[in-house]
Amino acid sequence: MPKAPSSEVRAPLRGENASQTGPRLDLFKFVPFRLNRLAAEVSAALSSEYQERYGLDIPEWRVLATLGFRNQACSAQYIAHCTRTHKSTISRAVTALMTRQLVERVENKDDRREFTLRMTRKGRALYERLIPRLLRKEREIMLCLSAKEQTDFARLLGKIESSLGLVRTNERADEGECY
Amino acid sequence: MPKAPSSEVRAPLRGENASQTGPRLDLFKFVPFRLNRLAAEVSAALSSEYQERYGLDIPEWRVLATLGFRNQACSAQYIAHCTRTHKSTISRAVTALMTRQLVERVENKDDRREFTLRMTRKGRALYERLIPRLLRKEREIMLCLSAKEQTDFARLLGKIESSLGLVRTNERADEGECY
DNA sequence: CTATGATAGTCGCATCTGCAACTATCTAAA
DNA sequence: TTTAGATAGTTGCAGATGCGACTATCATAG
Repeated sequence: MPKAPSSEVRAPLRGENASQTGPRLDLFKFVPFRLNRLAAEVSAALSSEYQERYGLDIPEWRVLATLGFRNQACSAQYIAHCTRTHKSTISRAVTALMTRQLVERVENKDDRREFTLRMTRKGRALYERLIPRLLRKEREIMLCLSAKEQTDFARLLGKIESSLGLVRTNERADEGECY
Repeated sequence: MPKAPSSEVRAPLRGENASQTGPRLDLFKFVPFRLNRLAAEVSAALSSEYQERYGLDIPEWRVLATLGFRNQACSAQYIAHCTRTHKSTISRAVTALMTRQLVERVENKDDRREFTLRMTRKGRALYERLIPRLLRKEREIMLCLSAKEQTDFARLLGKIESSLGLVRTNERADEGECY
């Protein structure tokens, strides 16, 4: 039976409030809290790149990242699914990106409900400049781990993601399915 | 469900878009994105406990968790520091908790700017009921990892937290410093 | 063909939360 | 003592975002 890495009892119990009987929860050892805090901190560290420098917020960056990596046009709905972002958030991000002429869209003749999104040349240029900076930032953050620890960490993250149903189930990443 | 791209409709990708030369960034392998997504998913999984069942939001839960674990009265500022939550957010959470009579505060005679916060008996009762549920949820989520993997994961998280300055630097947890 | 239901995308609304200004209070230095 | 600066906490405001309603379109069953 795997032991949960939490709720160690080492808190001060001095004072009059000794009525505590049940299990304790140390926020600093509670994985959900730690993940929230860490994600927020890492995002803040990256925002200097995509936000301050290029005026992108997180949803906008996710749209560009999806279009850029797949190197292929796709719909807003697809981006929403892949990035687990609400479709209204993606819709607003796309609107903003179109206003800045970083992304363009064309009607899909086969299904006139949806639009096919593509980066413009200008968007592609911004993307190409941004990516190295973000990858460098990520490397800097992960530098506190050894190479083996980094792969271990990625593997453990993957296992948790899988068990929560967060990842695509197959490896046909060049096809449409993302999960 | 993204459809197979109909190549006749939109511009060819390999031909024109082959201008891609720089490094690619796979969002699904990008740690900052993965942390964000995972944290959001884990929070959503827990919210059924503290939100739906007890009507607490995350900041309120953090206030209770801090008061409950330390089992000792402390100021709002202290909670804000410890949980890395903005003081205005904590202020509103405390107001809500006082309205529900889950928390009370008394003036600090030594420093009349700050208030000393304490859980009420009612707040303590809610806390004691909530904690086991949250710990169980955490265990469920981490159950996809073996015991060793769980401790490894916690250790790696800790290393990243340390390098980002997210953890308290000493172990005088019974004193005021939390990081 | 028509009707029913599903899906893509947009938008209004409500909520949340960070920022910054503000009050009150404490500290320290002139 | 007086004054300037720092700190605890509150609140107005604005930006971000999830939810749900809405339109338009597609798919399928009858």
